[in-house]
Amino acid sequence: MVRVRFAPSPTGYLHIGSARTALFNWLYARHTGGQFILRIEDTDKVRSNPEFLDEILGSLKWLFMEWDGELTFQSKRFDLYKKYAEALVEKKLAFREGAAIIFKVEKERRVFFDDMIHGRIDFSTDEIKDQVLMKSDGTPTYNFACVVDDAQMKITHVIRGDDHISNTPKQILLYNALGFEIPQFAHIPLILSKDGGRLSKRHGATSIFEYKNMGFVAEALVNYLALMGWAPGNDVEILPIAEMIKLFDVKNVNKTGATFDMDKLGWLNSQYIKNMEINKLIAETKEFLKCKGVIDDKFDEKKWGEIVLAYKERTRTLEDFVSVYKIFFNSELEYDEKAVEKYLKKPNSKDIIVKCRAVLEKLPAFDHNSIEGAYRKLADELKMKPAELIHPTRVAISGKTVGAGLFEMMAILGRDAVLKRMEKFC
RNA sequence: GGCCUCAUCGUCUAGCCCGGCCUAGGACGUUAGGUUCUCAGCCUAAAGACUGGGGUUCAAAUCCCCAUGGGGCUACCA
Repeated sequence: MVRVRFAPSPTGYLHIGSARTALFNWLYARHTGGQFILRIEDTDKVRSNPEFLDEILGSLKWLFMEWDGELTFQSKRFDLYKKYAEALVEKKLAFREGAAIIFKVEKERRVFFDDMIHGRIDFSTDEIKDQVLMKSDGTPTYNFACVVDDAQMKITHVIRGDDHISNTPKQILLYNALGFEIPQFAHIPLILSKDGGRLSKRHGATSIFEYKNMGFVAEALVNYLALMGWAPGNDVEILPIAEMIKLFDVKNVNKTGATFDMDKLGWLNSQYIKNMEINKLIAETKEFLKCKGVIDDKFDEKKWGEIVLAYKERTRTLEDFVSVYKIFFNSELEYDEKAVEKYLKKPNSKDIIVKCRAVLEKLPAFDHNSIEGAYRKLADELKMKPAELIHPTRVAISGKTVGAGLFEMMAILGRDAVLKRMEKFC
């Protein structure tokens, strides 16, 4: 059975690159019916922090990556590493230097492995220095702990970033010395920042939760991440997770590093928002508004549902719903000065608003069609284009020149609010 | 520097393994037009790439070599 692992260090939040590595592991496990194991590499006691661990686990869950079994903490396995290190000393394959245990690398030999993505890669041991196994402070080094754990945890496939390619021969030497079976390796390309380097804080958001905060939906982010270095073929780009699992195979992952493109993520996000089942979208936006402190428990969910429906096609992120919310629920509107200048400060502006308002006041039914009919009729009577009435009204009731269809907005807002807002310009 | 690795539109990629169907396809973004009450959306169109040089072959984006460029590693970090 396939057993893969994701091994984060709780020394920082889960960033885009690691999330993508986790995703490929997870997809491969689900695709093959195998297991996805989490190992926490917290050997660095100083830099490790439980808060980071919570954030990493929370990010994984948010992105649907449920793991199998219990978490393994390296910090709880120091005895194990020590035992194996001492066994190597015993076998004269390692030696002590002070309090540290160092692995002796035999020179003039070749080490190779068949990477699932890159094919055969080989190295000369002349390039590899003797490796510290146990540091003088009694903690194991990364390469050593990694080998012991992957072997002990019966990991069959090591899927990790290709920055680990050069670590692989060192690890293979250790697998051999320890008599462990060597797993399959798959080194996936790194995600690069716009200037070609490693993705880092400096290049904007890298933490998964930052994306959540910016209003991206989990489905879109997972979809986008999967597309970084992998393509299902047939020009398919938008694919639900079930489909991804079905089609994913590490063997089809690219060798080339991919640059993170916020524009495309944004577009994917808009697609997911547009096509999301309406009740789910309402729930997601509600959750988002709550997180942002825009709403509390008393909140007109029915009205919000209508608003979401009216705006979902023109929304790119959940964040866009914040300003939409304010238009409909804040008693004090924020006006775009330029818009007011353009549509409500003309010589005939007041006259237009007064006339429109009068019509609206007398309208028997205040719904989309009735309002539209009334506006078109009035425009006709005034020998004006409907647009000449529509634009000023939109600014008067929403403060902006952009937004959903005017009649939709008015119907949602309701007669009282519409009349009250228009009164300001009479 | 040494070692490893990668190389198709600005970006993500399809094609490459198993050469011909590639006058290189799709998507994002950009630009133009259409639709509408605005914006967005949607529809249509346009511009836009095989890093360079050598081979191999009747034929190369696809195979080989070299160069160039990018990235990674070169820690008692992970």
